[in-house]
Amino acid sequence: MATGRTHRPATRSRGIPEATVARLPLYLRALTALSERSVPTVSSEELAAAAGVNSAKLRKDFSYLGSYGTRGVGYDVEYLVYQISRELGLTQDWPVVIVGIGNLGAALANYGGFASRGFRVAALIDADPAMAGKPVAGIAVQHTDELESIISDNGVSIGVIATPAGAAQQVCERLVAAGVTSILNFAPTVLSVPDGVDVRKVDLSIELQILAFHEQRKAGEEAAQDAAQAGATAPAPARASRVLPDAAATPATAATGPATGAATAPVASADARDNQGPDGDVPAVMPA
Amino acid sequence: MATGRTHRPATRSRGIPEATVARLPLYLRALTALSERSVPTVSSEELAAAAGVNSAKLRKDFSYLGSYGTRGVGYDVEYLVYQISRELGLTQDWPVVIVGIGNLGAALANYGGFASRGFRVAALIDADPAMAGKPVAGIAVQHTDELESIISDNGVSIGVIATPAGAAQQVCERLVAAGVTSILNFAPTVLSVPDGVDVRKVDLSIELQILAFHEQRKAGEEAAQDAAQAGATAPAPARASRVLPDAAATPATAATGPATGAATAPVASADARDNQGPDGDVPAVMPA
DNA sequence: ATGCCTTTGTGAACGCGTGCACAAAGATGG
DNA sequence: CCATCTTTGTGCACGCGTTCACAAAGGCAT
Repeated sequence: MATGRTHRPATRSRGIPEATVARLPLYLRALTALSERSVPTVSSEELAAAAGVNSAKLRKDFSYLGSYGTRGVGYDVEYLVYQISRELGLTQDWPVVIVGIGNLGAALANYGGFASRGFRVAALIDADPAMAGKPVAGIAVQHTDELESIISDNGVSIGVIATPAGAAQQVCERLVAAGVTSILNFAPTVLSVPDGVDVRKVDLSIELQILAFHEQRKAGEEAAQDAAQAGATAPAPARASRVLPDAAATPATAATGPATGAATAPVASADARDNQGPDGDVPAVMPA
Repeated sequence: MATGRTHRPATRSRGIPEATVARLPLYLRALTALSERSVPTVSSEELAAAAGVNSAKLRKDFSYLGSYGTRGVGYDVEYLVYQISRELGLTQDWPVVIVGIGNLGAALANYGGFASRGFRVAALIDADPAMAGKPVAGIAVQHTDELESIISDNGVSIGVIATPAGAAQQVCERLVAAGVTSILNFAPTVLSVPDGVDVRKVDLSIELQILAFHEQRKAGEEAAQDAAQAGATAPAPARASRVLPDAAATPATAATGPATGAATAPVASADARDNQGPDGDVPAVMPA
């Protein structure tokens, strides 16, 4: 899952809880698959299994939309597909611009999921003049200078930012000023936007770090368990390879006085991070 | 944000709430930026602003890690960077494999954020024999046949799935069988995994659909407001361009009897979706 | 040394989301 | 037409996460 949720915190939009909204696309996907297999009806139990959620939760979610089921039978697949699509606004055609056509931007432009559900890539925009005119995914890349006119000419309200972190906030401001009110941000930065603008964030690095946390915890428990069992089975070495020297769990220098700022921190690969702008930028060059 | 959270629901891992864990990478990024600017200390207020969260929340988050602040002063940047890194398991080196080297997989392989924080791309794996040996991001792509040996030889515990939806579950099972216990899934499918395996999902399509929902709601409110103001200002046409005929809000055919399965559903671009497997698959070809 | 001022750490209240469990509703078979 | 069986829709309780508000803690100036 992406890490989004830079949302209006409380405001329950039109009575439908945010958590439910986030699951509707999941249901829609499962329903679409059923529809393609010409399945006429589906029970909450079956659909919940397909979507990977609890059936009670699914029924409650649907109850926010209305009473669309038939007791003793289940839900009509086609009808539900329509209702959810309408609720999500997918019966409209949403023009989308992608800003930053590096590796990721190009991949997004080619992503089938965009076009498949009412989303249409209206334009690809990049700051590099050398990119201008180049076709990516069948669409000619346009220069950032034309951003404002592209937005207003096409009535774009959804923008995707796939630029390096450093450029994201500026691009964001231009998008918002031009009329964009929803932004999907792939750059590893916190965007600040005025009220009324929705931002969702997808951050690969954060997802990996969360996984690493759980992985470490699992390794720790495993080790504790192994220790408790006094090596009945093979020692099962912790899976992570290079473990740091674990220099004094508490760097005394930094603990008390404000560190002079130099690299006293024993963080892994702190050096490798330095020569690349703040954090993991999206490289702008395509691979071989 | 990605849509993940296919997690152990309750189990508060080592006392640290899941929500807090998800924010730690955010704090870490902000702290790293401060560290590079040689800022010695930072208050919860400042850091919270940089991370885009409430300062009380930040303090409570940190309180789960321990008492690392100094009252009246704030937090020592270097020290906190180290503590969070350690808590997240980033003082270790995590070898990662990426399966599915299409557009997205290649973009991920080139993604700077991977290497920057203890994550090392150990191998790129693709099912297409024609890809085998080709260098992507400086690493030669290997064939799926070698998946198991790659995992065990490198002690890989984290896998990234960037395959088309159809192949994802199978790849997932092979990864898990080979010893992977954490998976970052970019394929638009619900993966089923045994207990003890963590899955996080990143789904671009879902993020867009959530944005579309809010966008539609905003447009609706705006329209209602305009109607209330009786067109004092310019009519401000709803931003979405092509609006469907809105055929009878209730497709009567499907409402009562189980539809015959054929396309009665007035869903936008239902046709465009058909010739591409269930939902938005990740195209396997690179762009021009 | 003493008092003031800043900032942390946390107790407590609140609200949202989840899951249980069951009554109501409707289909289905006799 | 009635009985039975399936499945929905939801009232209720519980737990997690968020936020407020404040007391304790420490630096700093005098």
